[in-house]
Amino acid sequence: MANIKDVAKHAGVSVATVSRFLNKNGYLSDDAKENIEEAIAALNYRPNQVARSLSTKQTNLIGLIVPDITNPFFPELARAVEDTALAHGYTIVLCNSDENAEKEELYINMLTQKYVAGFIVTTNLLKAPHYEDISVPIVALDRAINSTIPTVSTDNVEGARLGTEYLLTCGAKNIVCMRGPVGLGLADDRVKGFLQATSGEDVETQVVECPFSFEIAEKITEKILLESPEIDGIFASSDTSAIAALKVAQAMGRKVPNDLQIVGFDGVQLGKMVSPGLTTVAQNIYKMGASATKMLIKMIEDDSLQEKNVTVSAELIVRGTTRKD
Amino acid sequence: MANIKDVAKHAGVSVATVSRFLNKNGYLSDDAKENIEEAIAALNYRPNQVARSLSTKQTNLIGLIVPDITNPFFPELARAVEDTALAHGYTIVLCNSDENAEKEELYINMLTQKYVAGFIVTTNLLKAPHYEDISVPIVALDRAINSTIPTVSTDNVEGARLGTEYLLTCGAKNIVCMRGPVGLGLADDRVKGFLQATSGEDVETQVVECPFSFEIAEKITEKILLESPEIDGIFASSDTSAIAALKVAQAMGRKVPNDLQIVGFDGVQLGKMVSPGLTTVAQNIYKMGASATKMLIKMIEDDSLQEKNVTVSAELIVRGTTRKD
DNA sequence: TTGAAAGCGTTACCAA
DNA sequence: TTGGTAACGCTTTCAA
Repeated sequence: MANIKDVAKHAGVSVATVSRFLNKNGYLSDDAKENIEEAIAALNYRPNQVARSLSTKQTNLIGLIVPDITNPFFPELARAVEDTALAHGYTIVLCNSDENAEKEELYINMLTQKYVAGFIVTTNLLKAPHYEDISVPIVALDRAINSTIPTVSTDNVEGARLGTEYLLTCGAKNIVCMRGPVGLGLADDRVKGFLQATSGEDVETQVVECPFSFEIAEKITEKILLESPEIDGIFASSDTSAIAALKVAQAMGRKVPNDLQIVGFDGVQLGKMVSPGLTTVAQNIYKMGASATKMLIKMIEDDSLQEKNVTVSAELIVRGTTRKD
Repeated sequence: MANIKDVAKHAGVSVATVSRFLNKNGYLSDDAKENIEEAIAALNYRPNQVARSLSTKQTNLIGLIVPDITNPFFPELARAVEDTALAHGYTIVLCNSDENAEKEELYINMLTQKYVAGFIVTTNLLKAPHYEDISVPIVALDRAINSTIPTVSTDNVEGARLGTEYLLTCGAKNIVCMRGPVGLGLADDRVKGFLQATSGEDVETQVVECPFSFEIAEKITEKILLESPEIDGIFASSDTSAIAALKVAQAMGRKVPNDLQIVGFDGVQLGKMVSPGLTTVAQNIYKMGASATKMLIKMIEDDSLQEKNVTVSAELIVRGTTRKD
C-alpha cells in the first residue's frame, strides 16, 4: 500500500504538504493541491489510521458497553449508535459486560490502550472506581446518573405513570407491578410511577421484584397468578417480563386481555410479534442511542456540551393486551 | 501515561530489553526480568497498542459484518463471536451492512486502514468485488460459500428435511413452505430439504417466497390463509416468518396447533417467548459464531487452517406449534 | 506557501 | 544477554 511519502514523491511536493492537504489545514497552492489529488488517485492512497492515531493520540473508535446484546433492548440501541457513529466517521467496538465490573474494566483498559475516542455505557456500575479515572469522554445511557457523567435516559417515572394509568382506565382493579431489580435506578423510578398512579385510586396493588430475565419472570408470574387468582392487571417493568407473563397466563388458561390485562415497558420490537400484541410504554430507543452518540461525538470533537442530561419521553403504544370498552 | 522508555529507565535497562520482556521473545536475564516487572508495576505501565500496531502492522481488532443486528438471529451470533474473541484477546467492531455493498465496502476500507486483523462476514454479497482484494483473513458465516473463503454454516438441506418430516409425522396434509429470498443460498437449500421431504408423500404442497421481515411475512401469511384455507401446516424458512405466521393465524381465528401447525427455522430465543412456543429447526447459533471466530483467529495467528468448511448440524426443537398424537 | 525534521511508542535487526 | 537505532506512517512546529 502506498504511503504518504509515495504520494509526496509522485506529486513532487513534501510529505508535510500532503499532510496539510489531507487534513485541510494550513496553506496550499492550487498547483500543489492538484498534483496531490492526482497522485492520490494514481496510487489509490488511503491514509494509515494507525500512524495517524499514534501521532494525534486519537482514534475514531467508540466503545459501546452493554450488559448483553442478546437482551432485546440492546440491539435496537446498538443499531442507533452504530448508524449515528458511522455517519460521523466513527466506528463502534461492541462490549458485552454482563454487568460485571471486571469485564468492564478489562474492556476499558483494552480500549484505552488503543486510544479509543470515547465510551457509551449502559451499566449500573457507573460509580465503580474504574469509571473515575477514564481520560476520554463518556456518555451514560438508560441507567444511573453519576452527577459528572452526561446521561440520556427516559423519564421512567412519567412513563410508568402513563402505563399504569392506562391500565386503570381499562378497568383493572387488582394490579400487580412486576418491578425490576431493587436498587437499579430505572427500576426504582418505574415503581415510583406505578405507585403515583395507583395511590388514592380504588384498586388493590402489590409489587413483586422480578429481574429482566424471561425464564425467571415466567416462574414469578406463575407463582403470582396461582397465589392471587384475582389479579386482573399486570404492569411489568420491562417488555421481557411482560411477555413472559403473557405466555404463562395464556398457558394457565387466562384470557388476555379479557381476564387479565398486561402493560409492558420498553417498546421492544418483540412486543408486536406476540399475540395479542403487547401494550407497552415505549422508550424511543433509537432516539436515545442516536442522541447519546451525538453527545459523545460533540464531547470528543468540541470538548463542550450544552446540556449534560437529556431525557427522552416515553410513549404509550396500545396493542392487544389491554382492552378499552 | 508511562511509556516503554520510562520503564526502561526505571528498570535500568534498554527499551529493547523491555520490549523483549513484553513480547516474551529473545533472551532475558532473571535480573532484568525482575527489574522490569517491578518498574511496570511501579509505573502502572500499559503498552500502547497503537504504537505496537504501527510497528507490527497488526491489531487485535476483528470486523464483524452483519446485515442488521436488529434481526434476532444476529445478536446471538454477535454474542458468541464477542465472547470467543475476548477470550483470545481480540475485540470486535460491529458493522451493520444492510446487505448493502457500498456500506460493506466502506467498512472494509475503514477497517483496513486500521490494520484490522480479520473479518467475520454474514452477507450474500460475498462474490462482490470488494471481497476479492482483501489482504486479511475472512471467514464467512451462515451464508454463501465462495470457494476460496472458509465458511461455517448449518446443513440447511438436512435441517429443512428434518423439520418438514416432523410436520408430516404430525399429520399435516396441506403444507405451504414460506421460503426465503430466491437466490439466497441458504434459502434455496431449505426449500430443497422441504421438497425432498415432501416428494412422494401423500400431501399437497406449495412454496411461496417471503423475505426475512416480520411485517411482510404477516401480509403474505394472511394472503395464503385467505386463499387456501385448507392449509394445515406451514414450514417457514425462518423463525421470524414462522412467528409472523403464528400471529396472523391466531388473529384469523385459526387454532395453532389444532387447525394449523407451524415449524420455523433458526432457533432464535424469540421462539420460546411466543405462545404456543415455536417448534423449530434450531441452528446452533452460538456454536457457529464461536467456531467462525476460532477459525479466523487461527488464520490470523497461524496462517493455516485444517478444514476450510465446517457445517454445524441443526436440531429439531419441539414446542407447541405442532402436535403429535 | 513550502519543506526539514522531530516526535508519537513500539518492534526488531544487528553489533557488541 | 543486552543495547543502539532504524523503521513503522503520519502530524506539526519552525524556519525559510
